[in-house]
Amino acid sequence: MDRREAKESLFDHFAHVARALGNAKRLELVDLLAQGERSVETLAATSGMNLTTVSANLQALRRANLVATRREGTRIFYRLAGPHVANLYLQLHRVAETASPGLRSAAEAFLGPDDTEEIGRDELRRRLHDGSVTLLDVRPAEEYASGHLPGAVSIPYDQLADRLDELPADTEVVAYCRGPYCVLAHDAVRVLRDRGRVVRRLADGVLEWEAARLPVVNP
Amino acid sequence: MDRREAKESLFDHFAHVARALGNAKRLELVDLLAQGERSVETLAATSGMNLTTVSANLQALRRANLVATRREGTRIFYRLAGPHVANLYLQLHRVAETASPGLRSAAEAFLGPDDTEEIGRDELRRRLHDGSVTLLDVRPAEEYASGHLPGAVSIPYDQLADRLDELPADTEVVAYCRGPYCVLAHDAVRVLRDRGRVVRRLADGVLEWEAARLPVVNP
DNA sequence: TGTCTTCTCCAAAGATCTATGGAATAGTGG
DNA sequence: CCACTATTCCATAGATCTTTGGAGAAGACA
Repeated sequence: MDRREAKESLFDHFAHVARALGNAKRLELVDLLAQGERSVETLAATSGMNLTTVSANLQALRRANLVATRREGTRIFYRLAGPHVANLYLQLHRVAETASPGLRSAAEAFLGPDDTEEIGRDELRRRLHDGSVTLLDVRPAEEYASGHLPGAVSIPYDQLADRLDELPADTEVVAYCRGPYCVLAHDAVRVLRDRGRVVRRLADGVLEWEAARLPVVNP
Repeated sequence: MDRREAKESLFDHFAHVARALGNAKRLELVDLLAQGERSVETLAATSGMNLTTVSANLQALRRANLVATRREGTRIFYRLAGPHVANLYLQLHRVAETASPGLRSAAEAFLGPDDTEEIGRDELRRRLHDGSVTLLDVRPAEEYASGHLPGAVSIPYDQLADRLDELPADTEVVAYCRGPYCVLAHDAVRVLRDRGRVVRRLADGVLEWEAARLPVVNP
């Protein structure tokens, strides 16, 4: 093997990793798995994809060693292979944010109008510290269980309307979910605002919070 | 457009960026561009690819906004669109290093036997500080010019054998090049060692050094 | 304007990827 | 061992990507 071929083969290893992330459905799976391990069926249900398609794409991720599996009886749980994979995924977001002009409008089409006020990490931490804010995690309960921000209470989005009374009426609420491209917090803010609450949306999800080296409960 | 479609279209934006990096030849181009801007012809010459192939792949990178161009007369210079692209590339390396079992052997096939002793950032900085080491940049002169480590002298690899006398014979030499997957420093260490010099190879290239927030000259 | 240089566009053949229905497999519990 | 569940494997048609030769375009310069 000459050097030219050897170089190509070396770069091919890097390319394979990138290519494994070069597909919208697989990225959607990575996005979900970044919140904790999931079975194939659960992934199909939450993502809305065909089961066989989910399985095929998980195989592709596994061939690239980006996910690992654990068997429990007849069910197989997938998870990200490590924190570096989540970091790569976040860095991909950052690049796309500056490189992809249509991203903003695609995000708006998915998340709804950009009418929910954001709050940043630092302000949130100050406000949490002096107790003037209630932090609300609107992801499904399992995701909360597998890691959440310190001080957050869990009310999954689909129960939010029924459990409003668990949120103190006189303090501001800050909602968060999987990250800046997750609908849940956007929707939650709209629901709460319509009920007259003072509410903002945290710009981060757990992943971004962790990447900023801030503490996470039960990771 | 329903939410499912909107979500797919959102994730497609991320996927397009990943896909642009999902090809060995394009990664090779990114690798070169990470060292400074280059014309299409130069890229073809240094990478050994067909000119048309280089152009086509540069177009692909440009469609994804990962590179930017500048025209100078009849020549067009390409460069990375920003530091976040280099960071993504580095993070891709990190993931591949743990996810790709064959990477190590592919690297060895390209770089030669793993017989050159490495030195880390921290030790190098100490040794530079007390002046007990000569730092040698063996990349082409233009790359040195567009950014190099503080205190480094430039002797491009292809001139090394003829310019040995520029290196003090009695101090240890530390050679570096584009990064851990670049041949130049590996080859340079072998050349110098064969001439009886005490020489090690810096594990980093300029990119990694910069990513660690260490100062770079003329960036 | 004509010619030279440098690069991009076009076309096409070959390779690879993608989604999905249906069959096969592995574990579980009667 | 049989039925059942969760997942993977297989086959395939359609889509997308890749490389490269040859033609075209844009600037430089006489």
